[in-house]
Amino acid sequence: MSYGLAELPDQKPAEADQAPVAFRKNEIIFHQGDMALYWFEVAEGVVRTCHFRVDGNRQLTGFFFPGDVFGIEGNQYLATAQTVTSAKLMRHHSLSHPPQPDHLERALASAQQCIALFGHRTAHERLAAFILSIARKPTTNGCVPLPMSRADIADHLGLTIHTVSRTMTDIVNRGIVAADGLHRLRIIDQDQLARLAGETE
Amino acid sequence: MSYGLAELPDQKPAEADQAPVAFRKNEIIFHQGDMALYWFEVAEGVVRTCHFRVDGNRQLTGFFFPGDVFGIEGNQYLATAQTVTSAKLMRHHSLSHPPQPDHLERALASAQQCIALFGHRTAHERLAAFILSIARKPTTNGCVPLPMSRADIADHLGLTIHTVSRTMTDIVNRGIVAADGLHRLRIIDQDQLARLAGETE
DNA sequence: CGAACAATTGAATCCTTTCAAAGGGAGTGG
DNA sequence: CCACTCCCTTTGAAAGGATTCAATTGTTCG
Repeated sequence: MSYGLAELPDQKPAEADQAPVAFRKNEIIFHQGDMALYWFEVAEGVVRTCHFRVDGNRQLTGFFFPGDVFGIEGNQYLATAQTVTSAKLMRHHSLSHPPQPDHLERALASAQQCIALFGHRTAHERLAAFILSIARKPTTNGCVPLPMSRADIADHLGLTIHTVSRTMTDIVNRGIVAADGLHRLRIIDQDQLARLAGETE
Repeated sequence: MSYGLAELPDQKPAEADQAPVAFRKNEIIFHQGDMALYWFEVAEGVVRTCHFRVDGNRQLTGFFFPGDVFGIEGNQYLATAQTVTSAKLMRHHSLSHPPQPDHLERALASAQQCIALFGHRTAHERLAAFILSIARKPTTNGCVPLPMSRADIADHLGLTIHTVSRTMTDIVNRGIVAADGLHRLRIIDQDQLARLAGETE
C-alpha cells in the first residue's frame, strides 16, 4: 500500500537540493511504502525511522542526528521517517543527485549500528550501548541529548518503556550517568558505561 | 586488528570474476577487519556472517543462500564470513567490478531482514519469522532447509540454543511444522506460522 | 491552573536463561 | 561392521530478568 509523498513545506523545486528544508517537531517526512524519490541529510535536529508491523507494534530502525543520512532505499521506503525535534534537512533527488560513496557509508554505518545494538542481550547492555552511540556523535560535547521519548527508546531497543525507565534510573543511581532533566544526560563514569555495554572485557 | 585475507582456493586472477570459487564446509571466506577487496554472490550452498564481540559472544548478522549477496562494505569487513555448507561463490573485485544497483538492493534486503527479525520480541515470534524468511527464498520448494546448527540460529536470533531447541520442539508438537531430521522442515500450517511470526492479525 | 500525556514505581506473572544431565548422530578406529 | 567417543541437541529444574497490570508522580501545554 502507498500513501503518497508527505507534504514538503517551502517546496522550491529549483533550489530544493541546495537549501535545507525545515520541519516542525513530530512531522512526517515520508511514509513507509512511498516511492523513494528523495534521500535526506540531517542539518539540524533529530529524525527517527519507524517500521510499523501488522500486529500494531512499531520498531524504530534508527535515530538520525546532524550529519547522518537516511532514506537511501532501493525502490520504496521501508519505514516511515518523522522528526523527533524541529529539524532542517538537506533533501536530494535520488536520481538526479544520487548519494555518493561517502553518503552510502554513513547510511551503512547507521544500519550496522542498529544491528549491533541487538548483539546486546540485556536491558542494561542495550541502554548503555545506546547512550554511548549517541555520546559518540560528533555534535555531542560532554552532554548526551535524548530528545526522543522513552517510548521511542523502548521501541528502538526492543524493550518496554517500563524497563527503559527502570534501567535508566538504575544506572543513574549507580552514579554511571547523571540525569539533567528527562532529555539530557551527562556521563560520569565512561569506563563503567562501556563495561555495561559489553565493550570492554 | 587485521588478519590478512583468507586463502582463496583455485585462485586464478585472470578469470576469477567469471568462474565460481569453491569452498568447503565451515571454511572462512574473509575475516572481520580485512580490507573489503571483494564482494560475493552465492551460487551454491549457504554462508553466514559473524560479528565477534569483545565479551566473546558472537552475533550472526546474516545467512546467505543462492542468489544472495554479501561482503559489500565500505572499507573493511565488519564481520567474518564462513560457509555453513560446502559452497560455490562468485567473487567480484570491489573496485574493478563494483556491485550494481541490483546487487546493492539484494544486500540491502538482507540487512533489512536482519533488522526486521528483531522487531519480533518473543522466541516463538523470532523463530517463526526466521523459518518463514528461509521458506520464502526462491530456491526453497516445499521443504525448508536449515543447514546451520542450533547455535547458529540462536546467535542469529539473540536466543540461547536451549530456547531455540525448546521452541522448535514446541511448534513441531503443535503441528505447525514437521521436522525432517535436524536440518530440514516442512511447513504444515502456513497461516499459523505467519500468525506466530506476528505477520497476520 | 487544570487537563492530558509521559514517566516512574510497585507487585505479580511469565518467559528466557542458567545450571545440570541425558539422549542421539556422525565419524573414527578397531 | 560394530563399538566407542565426541559433540550437538534435547530436556529438566531452578533462578533471574523483562513484561504485564496497576497506580502514582511528574511534565507539558492549552
